[in-house]
Amino acid sequence: MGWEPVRRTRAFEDVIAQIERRIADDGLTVGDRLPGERQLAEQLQVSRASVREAMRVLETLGVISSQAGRGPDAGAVLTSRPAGALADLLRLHVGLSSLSMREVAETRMMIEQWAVRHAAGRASPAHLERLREAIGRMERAATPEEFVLHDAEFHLTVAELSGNRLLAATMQALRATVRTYAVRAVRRLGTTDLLMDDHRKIYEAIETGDPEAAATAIAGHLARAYPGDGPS
Amino acid sequence: MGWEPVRRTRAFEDVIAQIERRIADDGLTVGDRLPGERQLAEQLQVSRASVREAMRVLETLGVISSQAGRGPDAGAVLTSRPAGALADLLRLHVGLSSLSMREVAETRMMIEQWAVRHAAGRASPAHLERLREAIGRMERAATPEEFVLHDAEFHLTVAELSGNRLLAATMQALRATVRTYAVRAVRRLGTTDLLMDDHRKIYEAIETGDPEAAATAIAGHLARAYPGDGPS
DNA sequence: GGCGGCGTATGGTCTGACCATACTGTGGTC
DNA sequence: GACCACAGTATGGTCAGACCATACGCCGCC
Repeated sequence: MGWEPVRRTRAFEDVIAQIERRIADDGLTVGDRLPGERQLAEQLQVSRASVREAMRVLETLGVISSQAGRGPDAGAVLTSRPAGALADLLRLHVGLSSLSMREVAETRMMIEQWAVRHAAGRASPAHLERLREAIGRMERAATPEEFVLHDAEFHLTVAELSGNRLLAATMQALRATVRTYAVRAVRRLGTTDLLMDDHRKIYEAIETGDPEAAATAIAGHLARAYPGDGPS
Repeated sequence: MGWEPVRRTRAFEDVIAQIERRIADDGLTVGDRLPGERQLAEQLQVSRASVREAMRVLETLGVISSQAGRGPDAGAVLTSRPAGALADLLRLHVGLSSLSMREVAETRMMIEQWAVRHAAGRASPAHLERLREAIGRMERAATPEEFVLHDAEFHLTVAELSGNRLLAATMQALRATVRTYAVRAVRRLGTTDLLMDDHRKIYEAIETGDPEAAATAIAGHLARAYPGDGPS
């Protein structure tokens, strides 16, 4: 018979489903605690090992964070860290060559352009201040590593400014993935003067609220920082 | 002292790191098998439980796929299923309200526009055939569920056509996340005539290689299918 | 009132066992 | 010789129970 062999649901999958159901039904949100592993195991009639495997999955996906010991912060607490999960995913798939740096860089270009367009004219004084600080730190950076760190801070602030957390998290993960390439690129350039000019242009376009100028500036910036498409 | 408490590396994290190292050093790629859980446990001097937790993480990230039994396909095999991982991530974070449907829909709009621009003029005859088939199936669909299924097939083909696997996988995950909303939207519309007109316009723009017409058509299409930004 | 130490709840790890699954090789049968 | 049934076995899936490490809460002493 041509049936797809229906894989029986594994115990830990059931645990995940039950926890998901509780989140929906009981209206649990970020900051709330889940029952302890032993208690969950008893409630769901599975072994603690299965509960732990489910916890690993949820932790990997960035929705819980575990802490040993006692007190309000101990145990499994619901969190929201999608960026870490995305970064792990990208790193592993790039390592496996099932994603190329070209695709990662391309995606980054797309998101950065979109984000800067939506950030233009929307920045609060506090956000503008953060952008200026990042620029200042870049100017004072002594090493390529340091420069790239603050460069990432600048671009991440722009992404947050766009008002889309999914894109901001994705940006963060993409940045982390290309980090070593970025350091190498900066080192190859020798000077960061041109990059700093780009940043100032981007900042001005955001402050004055000119989406197209911002998009053009960031496109030039990324092309300058990553000429060609990079290796792999 | 203001030290960050350095959390000691957990055993399963070490296992993941070692497996990652093997992938890099030994040049393992999709399709290759990993040693069995018992063997890995002995090699890395950890318990099988820790190895299994690492396996769960890798499976969650879409990098391995486990199968019991014997033979070439048994055991943990390296795979590449980023879409499933992304879909799980989105579903959980939306459930936790740490991501909103607005952000998901917005991201989808961005990717679809980018993809259709890059797909225009690049489609092989086989791809065009797939698009036509999807359109045909949509026309013959008897229920909203069926329509949405083939609609997703159409849009996913466009995403694959763009030549960026990361974006294609993300699209697939985004589609899966909004699926129930899509079904509801189609049901509310009553007729799918307007949506089908959109699809034909998009197809033509891709075939004739007109990126801007394609982008405009898809923007209108998504706005029509998801008026407003949807709930939540 | 402050402070030190013990109790304890929590995650982290290990061991060893057993079950379910699916191939592999063996031996018998026609 | 070809085919087929069945035992063997390697693999993941699950369980039970133990012990360790950590960090807070509580209690009693000073």
